[in-house]
Amino acid sequence: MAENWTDVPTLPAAVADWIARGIVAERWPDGARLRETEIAAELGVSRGPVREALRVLGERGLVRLVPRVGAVVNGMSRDTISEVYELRAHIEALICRSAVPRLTDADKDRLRGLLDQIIALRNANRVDEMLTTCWEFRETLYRPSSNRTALDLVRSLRTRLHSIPQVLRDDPQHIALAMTFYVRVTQAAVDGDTSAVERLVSEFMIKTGEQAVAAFRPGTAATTPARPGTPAWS
Amino acid sequence: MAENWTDVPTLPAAVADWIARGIVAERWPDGARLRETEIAAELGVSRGPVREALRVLGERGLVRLVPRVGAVVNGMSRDTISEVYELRAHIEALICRSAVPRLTDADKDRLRGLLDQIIALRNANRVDEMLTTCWEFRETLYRPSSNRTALDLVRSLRTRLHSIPQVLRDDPQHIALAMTFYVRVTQAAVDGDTSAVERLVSEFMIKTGEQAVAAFRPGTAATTPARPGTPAWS
DNA sequence: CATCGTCATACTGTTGACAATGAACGATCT
DNA sequence: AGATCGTTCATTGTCAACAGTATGACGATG
Repeated sequence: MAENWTDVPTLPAAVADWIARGIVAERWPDGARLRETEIAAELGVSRGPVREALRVLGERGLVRLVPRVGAVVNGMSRDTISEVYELRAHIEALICRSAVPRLTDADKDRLRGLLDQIIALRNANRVDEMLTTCWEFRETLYRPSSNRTALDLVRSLRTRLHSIPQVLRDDPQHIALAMTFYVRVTQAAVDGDTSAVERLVSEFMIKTGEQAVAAFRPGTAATTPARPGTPAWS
Repeated sequence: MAENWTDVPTLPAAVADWIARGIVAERWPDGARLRETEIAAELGVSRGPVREALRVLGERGLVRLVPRVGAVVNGMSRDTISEVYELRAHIEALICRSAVPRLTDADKDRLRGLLDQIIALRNANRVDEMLTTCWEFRETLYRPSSNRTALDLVRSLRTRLHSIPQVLRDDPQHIALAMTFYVRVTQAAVDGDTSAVERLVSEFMIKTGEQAVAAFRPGTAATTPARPGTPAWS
């Protein structure tokens, strides 16, 4: 090893993350072969961790593993983006169905606080911190759900396209949509209005998907290097 | 290598399959540690493929990967079963929404033919072949869907609990439910009644989940060795 | 008798090397 | 000239070995 991977929990996970970032940043074009040797050399690790990372990414759908050939990039397309957001609309609404009735008063206070933070950070134009807070909000809202399987699934789906959010990051139209969403969903959650939360979440996901598809250029995706700490939308 | 893994495409996939079967067959209890060395020795392979297999199973949710400790079995519980079926109810209904309108006349003929086969095999008490045909029916119904991501997801979820279907295999109550479902869904699909198909699929999944939960004994799951060719319900 | 520290052991994390297979290229034949 | 075949190289598949860490037992100590 020769880089700064010392503080990361496990090496294969770090490698998987690195490759995933590269894919969503369009470092490799769609259909490109990911050669284990190259990646291993570039990261200063051996091929073992790289292979394991590729298996994980294959299972997650970011690459396609062809026997005796290796991993080829499963590029993002408008269809894929649309599909993933459609899925998330349904699954996250499902999560809310069991989560909202279980929200404690403390949870609700926390949601209100996070909303205030989001608004403040938005007004201060501190986008990155706002994104982090948004995700925290979402996690807080979903956490009480009884369906842990669904929660894991959403997290997995989210990693699958956290480049798209980068595109949306500076889209004022999306920010407006998001702000409205967070305000309304907080109100609905605090009121314990489960079906309203479901509807809001679903609609937000659908519309976000549409915006993402519209903003997507199949070859001019994220020019941002996507630094390790940079959070993502949605 | 010393066994009969010569016919399988790739070694890690075969190992993953072997371990998955072991887990669903309760070869290892919930929370048990899967030692790479043991498995490697038992299968006559090295630790490399075993590690890769465990990463895949970790991503799929069958095991939990603890850094510096290894893989521990993520046992099936009533909650998990219920969760997975609830998810499938929603996702498979979503698939139908885009699949049914795209069914060609050839597809519909094929569905009718498969239904006839299912009924015939059921009357002949050839359960295993019937299960295969049922899954073929489902695949045919879903295939036209535009949402490939969702299709992959369902396949992944399905592998996650293909022990449970074994429990349902000889449950006359479930067979009755299934027969009714396949008859009705065929009719609805042929008629192009999308919402009816959605509703039927969703209900079938929910009820199947309930039956699976009821039939589940957390420690006396599948006594069947689950041979490679054996298909599964749902 | 319970609890804590120490040590041996077993297991995982990672690496480099070897074997086998697929892809690319050039030579040869029609 | 075009197509086919054989050769060479690159890349994946697999393995055995080494290094580092958690685990469990054993004994010392309060």
